[in-house]
Amino acid sequence: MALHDQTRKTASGDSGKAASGDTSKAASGDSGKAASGDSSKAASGDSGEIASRLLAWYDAHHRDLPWRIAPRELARGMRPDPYRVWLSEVMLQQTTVEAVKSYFQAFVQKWPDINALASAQTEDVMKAWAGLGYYSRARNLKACADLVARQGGRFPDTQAGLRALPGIGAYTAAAIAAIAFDEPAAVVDGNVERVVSRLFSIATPLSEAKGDIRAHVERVVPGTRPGDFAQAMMDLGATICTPRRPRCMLCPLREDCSATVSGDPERFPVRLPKGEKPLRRGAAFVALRADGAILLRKRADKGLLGGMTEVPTTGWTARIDGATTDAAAPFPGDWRPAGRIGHVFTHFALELDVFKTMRDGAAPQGHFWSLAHEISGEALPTVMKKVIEAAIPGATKKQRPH
DNA sequence: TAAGCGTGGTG
DNA sequence: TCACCAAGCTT
Repeated sequence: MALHDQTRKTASGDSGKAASGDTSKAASGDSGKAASGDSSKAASGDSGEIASRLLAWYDAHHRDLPWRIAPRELARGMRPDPYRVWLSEVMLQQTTVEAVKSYFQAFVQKWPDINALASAQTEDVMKAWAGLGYYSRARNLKACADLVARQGGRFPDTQAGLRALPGIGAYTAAAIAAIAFDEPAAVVDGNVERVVSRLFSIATPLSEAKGDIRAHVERVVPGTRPGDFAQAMMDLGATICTPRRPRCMLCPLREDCSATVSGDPERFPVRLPKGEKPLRRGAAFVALRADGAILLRKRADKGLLGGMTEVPTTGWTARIDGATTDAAAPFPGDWRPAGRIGHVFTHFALELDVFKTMRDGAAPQGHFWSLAHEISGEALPTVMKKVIEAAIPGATKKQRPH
């Protein structure tokens, strides 16, 4: 029953005929009351006008994305597949569209629907997620799939129902409800926060302004095409109302925008300065077997890089000295320096001195040998690929099995 | 409430 | 180069 976009139509040539009809209807219908009630001095037009202008712009300029149904397909009655909407939204949390595309394609090819994903091994999901970051998302994704599949294989079709699922917060619940189920939900992500804070020149720091921003969005969201409206806001934020150097001349809302009139839209949103990022240090140990296998182990399920695979390392606050290094090595041996790698996480920077040695025989307790042709498929986070590459260049690229 | 949680692109 | 920050969630 759930259809999805297999046609990949481009935006060019999209007349937007059916869509523009919906647009005007939405403008006059849904938000008339709020708009006439309090006329914000910042907005020149009423809230219906904002939705109308934005949807018309979206009809002409929307991005064509693998998980998206184009406006003209929606007008023909095609509906998004909630599974694909959910999967894409979780992947897109704090993650760029470009980074998500290939992962999304790989996931839907491996696991085309919720039941397929529920039947998968968590370990395989972690492997497929490796490199995308924020790995608790992958764990929650699998937990969510299990739950939904157990409850009949259909996602809840309301914001409240969706919000109760693991890995689905306020934003994602609203986005799925609007896009997949046509609920006029207020979808507020980083793009929307930026667009709205500029529209109304909100000068309070973003952390305090979130309620205000949400209220503005609730006033503007149209009763029809709420999914397109949400995606239009995000497309506008991603392509026009960008964090730096916004393209205000191309913006369909420039006449509504207080920050544009003031001449310095980049001033918004106002963010509090961030604290310093501490530097942590440690050592990592790459044990190489004669046949090219590498010694690995699995990290704890929770916390940093939870559930992912790593090479043995010291703790990441340890001083680099002989004692701590030797004590943390997976076995005593002739560990030779093999370079140093740097990596920046969200809240600290890391420098790891890499050591390397040759080793044969059984893997120590809690460790395992990964064959040369299997390494690229392991659930290795990027920082660990850097470590292995430093010791054995090319080892994490696809190796020919022989 | 604020901190913890990845990675890659960008100006 | 490097600081900023992206379709946030959890605890």
